Amino acid sequence: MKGISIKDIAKQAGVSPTTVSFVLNGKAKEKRISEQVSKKIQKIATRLKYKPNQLARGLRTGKTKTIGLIVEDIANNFFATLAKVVEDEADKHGYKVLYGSTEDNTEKAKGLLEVLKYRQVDGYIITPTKNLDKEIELLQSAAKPLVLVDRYFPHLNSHYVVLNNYQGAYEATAHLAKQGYKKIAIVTIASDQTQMKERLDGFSAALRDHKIPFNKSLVKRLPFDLDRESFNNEMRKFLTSVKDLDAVFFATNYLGIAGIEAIRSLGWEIGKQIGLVGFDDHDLFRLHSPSITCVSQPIAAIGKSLVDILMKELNHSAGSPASPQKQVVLEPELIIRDSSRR
Amino acid sequence: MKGISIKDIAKQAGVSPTTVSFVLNGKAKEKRISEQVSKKIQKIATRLKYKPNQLARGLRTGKTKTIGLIVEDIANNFFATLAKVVEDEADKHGYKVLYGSTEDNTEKAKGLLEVLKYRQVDGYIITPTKNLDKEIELLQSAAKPLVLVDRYFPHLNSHYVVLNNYQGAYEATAHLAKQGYKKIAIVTIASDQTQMKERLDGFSAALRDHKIPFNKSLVKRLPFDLDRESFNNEMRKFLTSVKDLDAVFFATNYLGIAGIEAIRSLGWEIGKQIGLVGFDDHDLFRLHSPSITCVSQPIAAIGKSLVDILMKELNHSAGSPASPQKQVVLEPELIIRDSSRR
DNA sequence: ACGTCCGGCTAAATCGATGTAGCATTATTT
DNA sequence: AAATAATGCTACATCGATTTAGCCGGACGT
Repeated sequence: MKGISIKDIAKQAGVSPTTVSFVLNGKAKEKRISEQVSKKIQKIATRLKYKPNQLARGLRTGKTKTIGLIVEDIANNFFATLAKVVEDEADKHGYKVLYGSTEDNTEKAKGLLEVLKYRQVDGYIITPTKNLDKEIELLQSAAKPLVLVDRYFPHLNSHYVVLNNYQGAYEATAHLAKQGYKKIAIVTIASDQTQMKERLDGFSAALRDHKIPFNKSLVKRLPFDLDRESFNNEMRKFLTSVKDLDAVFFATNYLGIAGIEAIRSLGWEIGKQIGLVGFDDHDLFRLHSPSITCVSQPIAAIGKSLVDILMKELNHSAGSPASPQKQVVLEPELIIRDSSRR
Repeated sequence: MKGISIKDIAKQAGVSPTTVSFVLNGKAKEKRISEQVSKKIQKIATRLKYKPNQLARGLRTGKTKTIGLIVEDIANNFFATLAKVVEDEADKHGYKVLYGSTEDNTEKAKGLLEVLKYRQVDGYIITPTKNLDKEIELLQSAAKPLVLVDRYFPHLNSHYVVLNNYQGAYEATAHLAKQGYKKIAIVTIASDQTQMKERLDGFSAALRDHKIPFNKSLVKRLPFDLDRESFNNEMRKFLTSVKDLDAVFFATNYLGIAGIEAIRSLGWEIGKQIGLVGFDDHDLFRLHSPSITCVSQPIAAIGKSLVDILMKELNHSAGSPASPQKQVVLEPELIIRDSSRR
């Protein structure tokens, strides 16, 4: 059960391991190996179903054909779907994926990077947490291919693929305004990261453009790591504290879900007493009664773009003149449903 | 940026790499390395933040500290949540996880096993597809630690962790019967695998025990790989074809979701005109109006059990006398909600 | 006829960690 | 005092693939 090695092939073909290596790596021409020998080796390799030992190869070349995928929470629908796309796309290029969830916790994220580093992944797709910029820079200066996703660091010149969060939040809020809602709140995560900042900015810009007064009491920021119960309590406390509140924009999918729960436990009728828009599409939003309007992300496009960029980086990071960092911003789609229609 | 190697430590400590290796692997005593030297090496290792190169170690020892996780679909809530648990548990033992989705396609599964094999994962957690038994046996005879999950092969003596699917389906169906539903159908996946068979068996046993006639027209089996549209169409066709149908049991979470959609598109009132029970819990089931009764799986327990078994296997598969295969069957919980209450 | 070139291939070093076999040196036995 | 044992450490081969440097024999040039 030891697996076929290059030596076995060499022995059978009556040549040296070197020759076999050259042939199997497509360097036959370059290394002037005769057609005869070349074909013979190919044939034997296929017959024995030779698969190079990735560890040995990795040890020698420093390449493991593995990418590290760091998400916020693999159990979250958005990231799980993204992981699927990344898996599929990476597979097309012969790469496998090691994943890890940060729980939006910087220490956990650092730990993951540490582990992925000494596991020698070739490249990274990272959903960064707060203060992870130092580590990102370290990776960059070590010339490790890397793409950020979902959020980025404005002061850092890196590849990233994100949603136009500003636009998404703007459209969501503008839509609520156009529907005649007057007092619109936002529930978001207590985070200064770009995705949340932009969603907040989009929100307040839309209010401004629709001549709706904005003030801090309309903004609720909740910590990421609450359990369901606490989310529920906090939401209820907030929702009941805003006078004449008639609509809410939830800035992430899990906030939306918790929000729906909270609102219903208050006995408020969604879509009538209170308008509602969520973030990311979800079976629940589609099938809830009433159905929930949401800002939907093009997950497939995000995943493809991520892997594309990473592969390009991987395929010529060979001391080339630092290709320009790609900053991809994809457009959201506002899916209008009943929770926000008057 | 090359990373600290054992040689660097050796040089600094003025000893040989061998000694360093002994010390860092806790074999100082056994190999009679003096306290002095031992401590010195430890100190230097910590100072330099030495992390062993897993590739080199793996090449030498054959162990990669990586496990392969093969699921049906990482984007599915059940498997994504499972993946999270597995990630966390594996991490506690210093293992990382490589994942892959089969899409319930045997060829894809074989491909994944192939890749994981030559990536030399130390052990496998596998959601098997139809006809994957040959490959599983091959792995077993190669003494690769492996645990099946969600389903198993009855004729194969292997570790597995599954739900008591029979019980789950039985309780679900019995519950519907006790609520007074008379004509209960099941929608399941066209698969002969254990999980589906047992769900079907539990279903028909419950009907029998409640003196409800059972016949094939009450069973709809759909192929796994339909898209949403087709699921919807097929469901509608089926639901309208059964005369006097008053309740349906959906045997997987995605069937339940598609089923809810189909039923609503028919304009039927869930819980009134038609009773409904789903499989696996889901935000949608909890928050749907009416809320959806379901058979819930103890995902955390499943994941823990999987990793536990695998770790035990990994930690003394050293030529020991083939420990008995563990067959863990966990109990489901029927969460009764409004979709099935009369 | 002798040097040069080139086609065709291989020896050996290398990546980093492990582990067997064994070498000095000191301590103990008889 | 010679033989044996214990102590403390190291040389070297190994895992499998890659890659540099270079060997050997024949063709070619002058």
